[in-house]
Amino acid sequence: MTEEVAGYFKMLSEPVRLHMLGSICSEGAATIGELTERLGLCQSVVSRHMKLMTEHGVVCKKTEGGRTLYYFADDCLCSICAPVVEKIRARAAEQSRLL
Amino acid sequence: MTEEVAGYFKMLSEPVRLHMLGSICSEGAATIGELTERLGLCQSVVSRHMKLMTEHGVVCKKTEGGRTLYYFADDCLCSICAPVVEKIRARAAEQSRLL
DNA sequence: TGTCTATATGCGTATATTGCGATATGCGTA
DNA sequence: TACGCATATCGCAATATACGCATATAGACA
Repeated sequence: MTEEVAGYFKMLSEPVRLHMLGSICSEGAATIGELTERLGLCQSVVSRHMKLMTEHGVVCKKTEGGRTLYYFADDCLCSICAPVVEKIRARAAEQSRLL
Repeated sequence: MTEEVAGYFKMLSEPVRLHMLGSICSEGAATIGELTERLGLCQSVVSRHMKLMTEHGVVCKKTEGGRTLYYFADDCLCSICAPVVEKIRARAAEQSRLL
């Protein structure tokens, strides 16, 4: 089980992937092409990242009418990220308080 | 902020580190030497991993009487890991149901 | 069926990380 | 101060992963 948990966290450990998740979470589902534009990355890179995240179930893809849309698909992800953000903020505040 | 969040997840993305966390969480605080024995790793490796986790604030170290003890120091970590474990279990169950 | 567009994959390179052994550093104690 | 133990750091080889380019594949439509 430890391997799987570590794998899930590893999937979340890349800033680019977090940007992709944030994008489809806030701006809505998108195709590979749209994400490529939004993030200014190579298409192959986007495709590979989305594949990895699909395998982990944080996004899902649905093809309809020639467009393959990637959806945000992990509601619990917010409850995972929120405390992390909170913790980082708290530590940053603590750091600046000490200086 | 994305960088920091990704860094936090990267810190959690190594099975060995999760084992270390699990060890001091369930068996209590430990020294580098004790963790080295518990995990069957090289002392230098354990030291480096614990340093990284200390920097991220998930553990803290306290030296007293010649022993440097590492404590579990991130209560919110449980609320982060729990949904991940839950999700992986659910997906595994779903997988086996489909077969 | 053939073509066009969108997505996926193979490959090579650059970079980061892990684990180990050796060594340096820090801290009690004789 | 000198010694011994515990921890931290350095250097190296092996491995993993990201990126971009080129190419293969899949699906819609004429």
